[in-house]
Amino acid sequence: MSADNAPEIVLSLEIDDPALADRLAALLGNVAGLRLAKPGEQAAATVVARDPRIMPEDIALTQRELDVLALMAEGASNKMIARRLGISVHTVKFHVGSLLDKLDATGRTDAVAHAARRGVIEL
Amino acid sequence: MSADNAPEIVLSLEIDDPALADRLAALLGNVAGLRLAKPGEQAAATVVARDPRIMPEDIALTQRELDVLALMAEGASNKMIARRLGISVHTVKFHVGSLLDKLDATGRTDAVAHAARRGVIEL
DNA sequence: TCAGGTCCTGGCCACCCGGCCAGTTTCGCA
DNA sequence: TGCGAAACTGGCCGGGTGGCCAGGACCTGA
Repeated sequence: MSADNAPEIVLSLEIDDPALADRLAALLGNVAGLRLAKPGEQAAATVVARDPRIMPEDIALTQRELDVLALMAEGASNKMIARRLGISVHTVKFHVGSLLDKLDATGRTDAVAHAARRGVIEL
Repeated sequence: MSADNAPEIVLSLEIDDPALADRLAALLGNVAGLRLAKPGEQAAATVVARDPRIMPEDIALTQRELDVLALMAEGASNKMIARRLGISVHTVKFHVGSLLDKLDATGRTDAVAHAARRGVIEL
């Protein structure tokens, strides 16, 4: 432990782009109070690449579709979603259908995976 | 843009812990060649918290279960999984059942979400 | 040798899912 | 004053899903 009350923050890097990784490592390596993690070491935080191509533009989902999507991601069935949102199963299926369409998915599992991939929802 | 040939790297922070976020922001804000993203701004990389509680110990999944899980995450139906793995639909359902059990999930969508959450699979 | 785990397969069945058709209301925008 | 988008509801139906039963083959370690 260091003498002062602020211990080092350990940062790990997860950057695919070698050039960016090098520059970040060089910059961050010289910051006092901050240290880059050794391989395998547990880090307090991680720097990950923000890949711009993931979100060309966010998919236009309505509020209701987002509600349904969130519950789908929790494994809720159409019936459970209907109960929670206070709407009929038919309406849920309507929204699910729109989601499958907009997310280009073949089923609800695929829809949740796609949405998570492009950051529409957080797992 | 700056005079030299190395443009600033824009970093965004996604840290729940306010103390850690503050310290990181203070440290990173003073690094030459690096800048923190303004709200809504597109960043080249993101600093995220490394949450240790995510993997207490990995769930013991057999190789076959991992095969099935990976295909499930792609939205494949039992029939498609069966064709791809060269086994019967019954066997797929058997493995899916084991996965639901081990992952404590109520359905295949929930199973994929759980698996992704604890890092068993990558979306 | 024998128990236990993994992997595989089959049948049966209630239920769920997704796609199709149809319709209504409400709201904001042109 | 339309007109479209969003939200909501209904019926119908083929196919998918998950839970239950049963069995056999293979390998490993006790």
